[in-house]
Amino acid sequence: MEIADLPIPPDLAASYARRGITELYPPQAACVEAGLLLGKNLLIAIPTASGKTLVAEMAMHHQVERGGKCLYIVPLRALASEKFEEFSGKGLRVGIATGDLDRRDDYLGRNDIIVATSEKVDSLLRNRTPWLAEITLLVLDEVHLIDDPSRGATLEMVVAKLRHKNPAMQIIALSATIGNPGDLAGWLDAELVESDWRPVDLREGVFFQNGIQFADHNREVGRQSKYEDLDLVLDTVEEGGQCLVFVSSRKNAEAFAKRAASGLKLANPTLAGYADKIRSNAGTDMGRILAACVAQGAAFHHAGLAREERQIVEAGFREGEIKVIASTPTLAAGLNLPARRVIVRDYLRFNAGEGMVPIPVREYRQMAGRAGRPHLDPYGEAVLIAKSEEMIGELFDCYIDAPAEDVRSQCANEAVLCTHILSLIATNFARETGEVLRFMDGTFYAHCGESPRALSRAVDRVLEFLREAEMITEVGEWLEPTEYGSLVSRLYIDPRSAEVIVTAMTGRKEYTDIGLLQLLCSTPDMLTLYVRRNDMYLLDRFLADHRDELWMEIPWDAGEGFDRSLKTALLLLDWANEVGEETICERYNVGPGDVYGVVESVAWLVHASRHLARLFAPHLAGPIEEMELRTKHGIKKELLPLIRLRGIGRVRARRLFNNGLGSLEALRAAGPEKVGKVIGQKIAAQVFEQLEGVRDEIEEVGEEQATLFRFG
DNA sequence: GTAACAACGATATAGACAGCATGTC
DNA sequence: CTATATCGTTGTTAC
Repeated sequence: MEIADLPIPPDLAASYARRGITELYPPQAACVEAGLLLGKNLLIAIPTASGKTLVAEMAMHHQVERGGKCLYIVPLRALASEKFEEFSGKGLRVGIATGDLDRRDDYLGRNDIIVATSEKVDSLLRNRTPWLAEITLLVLDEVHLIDDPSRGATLEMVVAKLRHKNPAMQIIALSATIGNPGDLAGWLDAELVESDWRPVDLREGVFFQNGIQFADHNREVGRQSKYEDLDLVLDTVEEGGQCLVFVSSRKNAEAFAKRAASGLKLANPTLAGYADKIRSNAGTDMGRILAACVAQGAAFHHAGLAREERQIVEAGFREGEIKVIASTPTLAAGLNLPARRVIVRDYLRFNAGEGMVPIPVREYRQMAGRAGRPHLDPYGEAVLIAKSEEMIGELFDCYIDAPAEDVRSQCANEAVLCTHILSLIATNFARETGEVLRFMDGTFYAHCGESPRALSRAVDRVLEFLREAEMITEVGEWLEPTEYGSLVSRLYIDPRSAEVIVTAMTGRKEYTDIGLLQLLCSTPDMLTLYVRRNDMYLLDRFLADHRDELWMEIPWDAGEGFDRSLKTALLLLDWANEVGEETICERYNVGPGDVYGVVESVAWLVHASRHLARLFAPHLAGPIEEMELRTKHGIKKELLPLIRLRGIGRVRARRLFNNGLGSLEALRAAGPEKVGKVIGQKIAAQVFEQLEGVRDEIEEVGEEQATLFRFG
């Protein structure tokens, strides 16, 4: 099928032509035949890299040409910015809405295409964003994630809410290969387009001893080291390709990268450049190891990396300079980063409570699908490693030839249902129990006919919890949100978290930093760190001296959960006391990426608890607000006045303070020149410009107060 | 007596969304 | 309870 013959805007066709795309891939053509450009709903279950994005893009341009508006939902922030870049500059107004970066919400509605994470859309719905009612095309990327135990229900509820609002809206769902695409398609009233066609040939095989067995042929792999996995990498690199190696833990990723580095022993100025950049930014051990590996053409990739380190590794691999990345599943689901050979080395992964469990087939597919770069590699290879002869057949059966798992709704899970039911009531999607249940009829859960009684029992229990917590009230048969309930819904925190926080705040405890932090770290919304045996000493020592500073009673059977919350809280306390990043990473055995992760996570919860404090414990609002700024910036109390200035972060604020310039008055008294000596003339000038403004503000406030006083 | 190394046992284990209002060195 | 790689300790050998 020729692109020129399609009813899409000429500008778009021209931009494809410039990129050398003149004809559709077979699965793309199948989408058009199934009614893509006729407004039909589609579920497109085709492999990664076979052109799903292009399909969605054509439909979006087609809709906008007819005056429509499109919402493109993705599961990850990184994916949101990737898609945003991709859709921008093709004639349409594109907006992006994620937690980090968003255009003003009302302004967002002026775009033709809005890219957002599912949680952000949920939050926009809760805040009654008007333009959501104007959506005529909804694109769901990676829709199979509806199966995710913790986040899947959000996507499901968002889809149900949007369909409820805009019944005529077209839906295009993009999915990996799944076991029951028919069920999903049925739910969405969509035509199913299924295919396993790929632009690059994919060969899947199992390595054993000295060769890879594929379905129809074998391939020798020269043995040159005592490590099988390393030989597999060297084999591809010698041939001019790159490798992605998926392993089960961060340690494994780092260890493999080290091994690969000493096996490759590459060296060139570009690699040295990457290495220098990493080394100059990172003070941590991990960063130094990464730099050393990158210098020799290998790298590792996991969530402990700082953002910049990730970017360098990804860019270096895309440029073809870095030959191998050893990665945890970070790279499997996220970015588009293909390589000629993908090695799935660890197909068992540690799972809390279960020990080592085999990864799902779908995840294997996702990793294997990264093999083969379109237009660059002659073919792609996905390789599993067998430890014994018997394993060869087993791996073929369990992964290569195995059908993908079914996706199942996660809606009946009480823990996640809690937050969604509250939001239904808070936003008037449902005003009585019957309406809640009727709304749930529109979910994937109900469509699959999974036990309706289990769902209604779960709903009852959730409603009871919400009533008891006084987040909703029941007047006759009517359900209404209380001020508390609607606040919790808008703050976008789990009602169970809110209960934990409010209960502790109203317990008349004296404010302590660690009390607040540990409390927040024990809520289900908080991302907490693993506790190793080594950490226990640190925790015990803290408890010995500061036990009474905690707000929470230490449960007599304090288990892993408590330890994790305390460890995370201690890290955050260090952070807010300006302990250096390197010290923190060493002390808690984490990477810089983890530090930013927990800081971001807690900053959000501190913000939420400040709002809760205003409602339930006003005397705590002040100290919590201070803590909000301190966690956000990583500063001690004494820098609070300075941090409010634009252009002043934790480093400059500390410099000023140490030079005796700890307050706005001190800055004013010192004058621009003296301040300039500490933080540079240019920034100093900026600061003084603001100081004028601040003075005006203070005077204004003063007048207002004076006025009030007069009337009082 | 000491260095190098094998054998063994203890140890530890992936990822990541949201609020809000603007800007680090 | 499940698996695997790493790392520290102890035990062994070679000079």
